[in-house]
Amino acid sequence: MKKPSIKDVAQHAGVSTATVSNVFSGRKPVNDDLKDRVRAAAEQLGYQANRAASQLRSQRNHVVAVLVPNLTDTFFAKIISNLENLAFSQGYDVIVASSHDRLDVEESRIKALLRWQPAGMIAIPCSGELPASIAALKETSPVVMVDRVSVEGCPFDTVTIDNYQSGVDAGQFLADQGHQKVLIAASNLDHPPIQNRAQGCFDTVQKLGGHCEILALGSDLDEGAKVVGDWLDNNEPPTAIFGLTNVTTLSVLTAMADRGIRVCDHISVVAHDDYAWMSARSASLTVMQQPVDDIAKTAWQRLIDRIESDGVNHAPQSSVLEAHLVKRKSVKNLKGGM
Amino acid sequence: MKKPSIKDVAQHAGVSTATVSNVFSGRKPVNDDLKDRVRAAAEQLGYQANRAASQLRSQRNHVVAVLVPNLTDTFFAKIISNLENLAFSQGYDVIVASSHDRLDVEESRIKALLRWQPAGMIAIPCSGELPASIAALKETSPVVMVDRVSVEGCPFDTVTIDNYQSGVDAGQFLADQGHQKVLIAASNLDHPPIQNRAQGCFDTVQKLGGHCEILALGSDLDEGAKVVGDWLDNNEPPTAIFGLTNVTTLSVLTAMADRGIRVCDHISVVAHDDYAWMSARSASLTVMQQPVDDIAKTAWQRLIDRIESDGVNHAPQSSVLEAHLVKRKSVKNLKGGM
DNA sequence: CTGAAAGCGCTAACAT
DNA sequence: ATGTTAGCGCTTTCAG
Repeated sequence: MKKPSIKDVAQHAGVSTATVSNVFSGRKPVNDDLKDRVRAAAEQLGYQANRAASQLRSQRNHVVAVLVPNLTDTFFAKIISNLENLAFSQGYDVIVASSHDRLDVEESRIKALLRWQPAGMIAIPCSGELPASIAALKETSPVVMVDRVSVEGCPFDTVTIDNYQSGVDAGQFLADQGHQKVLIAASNLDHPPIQNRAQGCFDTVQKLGGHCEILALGSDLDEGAKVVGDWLDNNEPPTAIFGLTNVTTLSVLTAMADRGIRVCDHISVVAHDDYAWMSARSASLTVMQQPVDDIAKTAWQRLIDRIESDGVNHAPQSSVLEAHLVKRKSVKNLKGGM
Repeated sequence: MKKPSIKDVAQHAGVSTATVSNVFSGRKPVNDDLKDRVRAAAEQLGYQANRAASQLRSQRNHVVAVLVPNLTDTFFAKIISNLENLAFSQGYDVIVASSHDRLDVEESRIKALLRWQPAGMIAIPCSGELPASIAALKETSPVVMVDRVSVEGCPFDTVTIDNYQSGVDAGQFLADQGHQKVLIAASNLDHPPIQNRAQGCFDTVQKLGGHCEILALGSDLDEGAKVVGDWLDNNEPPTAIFGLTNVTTLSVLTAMADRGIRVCDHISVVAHDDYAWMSARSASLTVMQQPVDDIAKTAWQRLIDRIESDGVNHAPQSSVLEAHLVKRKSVKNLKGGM
């Protein structure tokens, strides 16, 4: 059974196709009785407007492409989830692709996204480098780059958090609690946010007279756990560990659990980003919490502004939001009390 | 700057548009020299075929719609991630929508998905009920229903796990370890998988002479934690708790942590579904692990079979996969040894 | 193997 | 306010 077209609906309702179109698009006024007839006919036939045809004709496409490194990381999932809501409430559709953290996949996913002729794109690249297919959009199509971006020199709008400051805050807090030996568990120092978080914490702890070491764990949980574990087996234990991502934190906790090292009691832990599981522990984790909802909202707003200001092409803006410290129970106070 | 069309490429290469089309679609052979000319022209102009136009004309759409209750639940995210890979490797695109676990949103998201004229749909509904807009697809479009489905009477292919059996296995294991008083932390008993898991465990524990109680926590983590907490405050503690979902397990662990109740030591815990965080604890969680990759693979295969066997409409098939027990360290052996 | 021309379902411009 | 008609960019006949 073929799908009903606008013609079928028009015929059924005894009106022209243009009228049907106007009823659904709302671009021109239609009398109420006709509207009702059209709606009834559409309902009865199970009519769904064909996007392809409407897009082709109108040269407008209320679709925004979203690229993320990974769907299974709740941080990105939350951003997408927010974007989806925002988009939907404003009559846009969102199409999503994930690069699975691989540069080659990234390129091909971007190309696939672009074939939909989206009105714009929100991209979290998998490395700090601007993917070539996105760079090519400069004069063509609005783009907002989010999270894993080097803000300086990016030809597009950017939305990031102040990752250096976030590292500073974590380092400051640890130092305040008397921690002088801090291990930073980084994933991949090629990612600008990671690099900056690490640097911020490192600089701060050093400046305050402590000692800081940065360990790169990669992006695999088990391998990361092994790296941390080996390090722990071969070094003086730190008093605190700063986990820079969800996965690195999991690696750290795994390595600690394997060795019977207790969080807070033996080694304090600060995590970056706040996941539900971090609170559901006897020593709930102190974290640097990113304003996920704001990141999504800001990115969306930037993009929509560009799309709707159609043509007027002012200089790229960078929005920098702040992470903030949420104190829980995974950091021991080494000074005086406790 | 307008995007180049197939005409521009044709002109540039000195061939007809049909030839350009054939070069890219590969549906008809083209001489090598022409092919090269066309490719070069396309490259130079930055030509990207317009899907809308091609879909409209060919009436073929290599797009599959995917509906999930929630993007931020890693279980669903993993399924999507798998589907995306499978789709991509077979020349399909996937478009995703989330119902945010709300029936009204679900309906409107389904309608939005259908406007893409997808070749088929994979849906995880938010309740056990078949959404009306999906039911209407019966004669029109292939559909595979996954996870939260009552298999009996579903007019479409289904892919589920044997949730009752999963409950039985968990109950059996707990009973084997000497647990006679088990609390089942369910989310929402309207979801068929939850109902079945709970029932399987309940029946088994009872049959083996133990006592079992089912507590519905809803889908909110904090509210769930409150419900469990209240229950714990007002009842004889169970020897074990079976958490039926990621969120219920988090609620349980939160309530326990708040009360200084230690996993395994004081109360044993079995979780359903396996998330990375479940292992990164001093008492890593024993879980009923779902074969996520297989679920996705099976659903995809069913759908593609339907899409490509175009028309031949055999009876709905239901694929039932098995969850399996992964023993870790959250269950205490109450019998003899330990 | 290649080109010319028709037409997919819709909307924009124009006519009524 | 509604109808008529052309054409968006592509693929598909159908000729050559």
